[in-house]
This record gives sequence, structure tokens and C-alpha cells, in this order.
Amino acid sequence: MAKTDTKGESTRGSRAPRRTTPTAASRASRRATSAKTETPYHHGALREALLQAAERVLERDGLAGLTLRAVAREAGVSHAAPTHHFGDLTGLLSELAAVGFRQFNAAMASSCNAATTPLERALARPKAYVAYAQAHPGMYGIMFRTERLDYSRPSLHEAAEASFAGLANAIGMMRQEQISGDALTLEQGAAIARAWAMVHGFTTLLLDGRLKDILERLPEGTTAERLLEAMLTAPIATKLPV
Amino acid sequence: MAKTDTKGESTRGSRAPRRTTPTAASRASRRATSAKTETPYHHGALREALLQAAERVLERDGLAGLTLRAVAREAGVSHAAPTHHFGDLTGLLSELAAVGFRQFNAAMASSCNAATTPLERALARPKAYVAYAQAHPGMYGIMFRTERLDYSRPSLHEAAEASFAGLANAIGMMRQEQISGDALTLEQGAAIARAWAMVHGFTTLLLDGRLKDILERLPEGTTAERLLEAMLTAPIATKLPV
DNA sequence: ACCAAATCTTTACGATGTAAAGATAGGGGA
DNA sequence: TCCCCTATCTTTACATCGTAAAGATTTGGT
Repeated sequence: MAKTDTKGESTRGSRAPRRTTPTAASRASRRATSAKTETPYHHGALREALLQAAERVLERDGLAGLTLRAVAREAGVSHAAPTHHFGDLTGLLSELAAVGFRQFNAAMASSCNAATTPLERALARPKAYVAYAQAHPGMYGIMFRTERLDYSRPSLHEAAEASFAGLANAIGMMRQEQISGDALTLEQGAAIARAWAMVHGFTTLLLDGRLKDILERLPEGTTAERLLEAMLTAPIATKLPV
Repeated sequence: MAKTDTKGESTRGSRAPRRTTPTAASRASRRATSAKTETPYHHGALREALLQAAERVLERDGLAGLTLRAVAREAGVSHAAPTHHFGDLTGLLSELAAVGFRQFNAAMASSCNAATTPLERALARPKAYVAYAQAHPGMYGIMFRTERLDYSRPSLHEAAEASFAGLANAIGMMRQEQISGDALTLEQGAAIARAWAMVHGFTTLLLDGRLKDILERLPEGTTAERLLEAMLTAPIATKLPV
């Protein structure tokens, strides 16, 4: 793994064979030029391939391992290829986060649709929220690491906005009010903030391992999901929930 | 700032009062012990100076600008000096996070002591929590960026643990129960998780700018602190708080 | 006074992001 | 059909970063 830069990217030594990585070989058969194992100079769908490679790298090596060059290696292209499609690292991360938000929204939507009873309906979204984060910790981590993202990118802005709209909408339905337009009462805002903060906070604390102490002291075999449920449904013992 | 590595660090004479000359000359004159203004080879309290420099760099340039070399420049020492005191970047960040946790705990403690009425007592801690994060966003950010920290370091572990213990204790007092020892009921755990998740979630969402949309739609001049208060004290409109 | 250990600097190396120039294909007009 | 234009991808280059290793300097113990 400690290969030097130039060697690792197939630059200097082997001049003639352009791409010898396994991923490149699989791509070669797609292009029917003259039955050659050579990969085409033009990938054809590199943008998508890079995003998929980035997701693999992220979930495998964590955020620290998610570099432009690592993604390029994973996709079997030169280290500078991603720049052309995403501009810079922030661009790649932003587009990847957008993918994450879309997956995330889809997961919550399908989970809500599957719910039948009112209790199920109320818990479906938070549970799906936490479940997605647990299943894709890397993606979730990047989606909320704002200092590395560029929200002016339309794809990310839209996907994230849709996520928030779904939440606000769900709260509104639960309160049987019509939350729409531009104005909110303090109570409505507080309800949205409470719901979002509670679920988001629980999720980040959970992923950061900070709930481990609590979980270990709970009755044998209590899962995070069960704790989430209890947190959301437990009667308020005092006037203040905190 | 576009100089080469070695030149950029030590020739950078104008930066700090110390270490103004390249190499041999300064060493020679320092040897003579005639000039009192000359910087000694040994700093004397470099560890503390580096931590303070790191905090300055963090709040000025953000987490992205917080590098070992930047901290060394800020402190006016060679780029490798921090390594000796902190081992590596993770070590520096961990010690800095420990400083943050201590500041954080102190702020909450003093705020709780100043409270008189029961309502004040209940809100003092969350308010201090959010206030610290708003006043020191960089420090707060690093304190919860677990993938860059090493919790096996005693100073960090202790400071963070004290923070959690204070929280659990406050919840216990509010519920007028004795939360101690090792066992927790599901309800107790849920209460702690709820309080922590709510405040921590609110804080991270606020710092990430994600509550801006909500705040803008609230009645004119509603501050984040007011929203926090409403979130914590508002009556639960439905059976489920979410 | 002297030597070992601690502290700080120099030097060096691999990795990364990014800019710029070169190579290669695909596609549209003459 | 041929040719050139443009998008796509590769090479090359460079500044910065983390970190290891070795050298320089001071401190402190004996």
C-alpha cells in the first residue's frame, strides 16, 4: 500500500499499456473496437463510475481515506480525471453527499409508506433516519459535514432541501396543521426543531459511540433502536424534558 | 506564502519576535548571551503556547487551517516542534479538544451556579451548552469530531467523561432520582438520551446553519436562544414529540 | 564539571490537491 | 470523405502537509 505516487498511478514506468487494473479490464469488453483488451481512452460514464467508487472508498476507508486520488485509483483512471468532472475535492464530496441525501430520502419515504398504524407512522421516519445512518455511516457523516460541502451546487441543495421539507411536512401532519408558505409560529418552529434535533442528535451521538455508555447500562440486550423508541415515546416525567 | 517548504518556515522572520535569522548567525549570537531579546533555543512552555496557538488558528482559519505546521508558524517555532509534544496531529487535536471540554464544563458549571429559580436552573445548562458552541464554534466542532481524536488519551477521556457525568447528574436531579452506579432503567436512559440528543442536535444543526430556514420564518427577531427555550419548554402537542 | 535526557531544528520523503499542458477520441460541417 | 473542434482523459509539475530521523542546543542530575 505504500506505493510511491508515480508508480501507483501507472505514469512513468509502463508507458505502453495504459490501464492494467482489473476494473479497467472489465470496462474494456464494453467497447467493441477490435476485440482488444485495451480500455478506451474515453471512459463513457466516468462521472457515475467515480461517484460509485467514491462511495465504496468512503465506506471502506472512512472519510480520511476519501481523497481524489484514491477515488481515481478505485475507478482505474488517472489521478487528475476526477477534477474534470467535479472541479475539486469539495465538488466530489458535495455530489456524493447529494447521492446520499437522495438515498436517504428514498429510504424514509418507503419506510413511511409501509407503516400502517398511527404509532408506526409516527416512528417510521425516525427509525428509518437512524437506520440509514447506521447502514451508511460514511455517507451520513459526509452529508452533515458542512465545512467540506458546497451547498450552492444545485444537486446537493435540492436533495438536502427535500429532506428538510419532508421532515417539516411530517411534523405538520402530526400536529394536524398546515405548515406551508413562509411563516411559522414559535410553537411550530419549536416542534420542528425539537423533532429534528432529537433524531439528528441521537444519530450523531450514536455514530460517535457516545451512547455506548448508556446502552451498556440498560437492561440486557437493549438495542439502539429500542432506546430511540423509548426516547421518542416515553412520557415526560417532569415539566421540562431536559 | 508561496515559498518553498524550508524557506517558508524559518526564514519567515517577520512573523514573530523570535527566531529571526536563518541558521548559523542566530545560533552564534545567541551563544554569546549578550542580547537578552534573543530567543532561547528552548521555549520553556512550548506545550501551552502551542495549544493556545492552535486555538487561535482554529477559530481564525477553521478546522481546515488547523495543521501542525500552521500551529508551529503561529507559535514561531519550527514545523516539527509540535510533534515532540503531541506525537502527531491527532494528539494535538485531542489535547486541544480536552482544553475545550474543560472550558465547556467550566462554563456550564458557572452558569448553573448563577441560576436561582427552578426554571432558570433547568434551562441554565442547555443555554450554556449552546452559548459555548456559538462562542467557540471551532472548539465545539473539534470536541465532537471523533474520527480525528484519540479518546485513549487520559486528559481527553477525563474531560469528556466529566461532561457526560454532569449531564447525567443534572437529569437525575431533575427527575429526583439517584442515577448512580452502573444500572439504568430504560426510562432513565431514554431521559438522558433525549436531553443530550436534543441539546446536542440543536447545537450542531445551529452551527451548521441548518436552522436558518426555521429562524427566518419565525416571528421577527426570534433568536436561536429563544427557539431553544421554546423547544425545551413547549408543551407536547401530540402524544409523540416527533 | 560532566554526561544523559529533554527540547527544538534541519533535512528528507511520500502523499495530497490542483493547475497546466499534452494526448486521444467523437462528432459535426466542408 | 476528410478535417478540425471540443470534450475527455493523462502527464507533468508544484506547493503544502504529516511524519520520521538525525543533528543542534539546553537543562538537570550527580
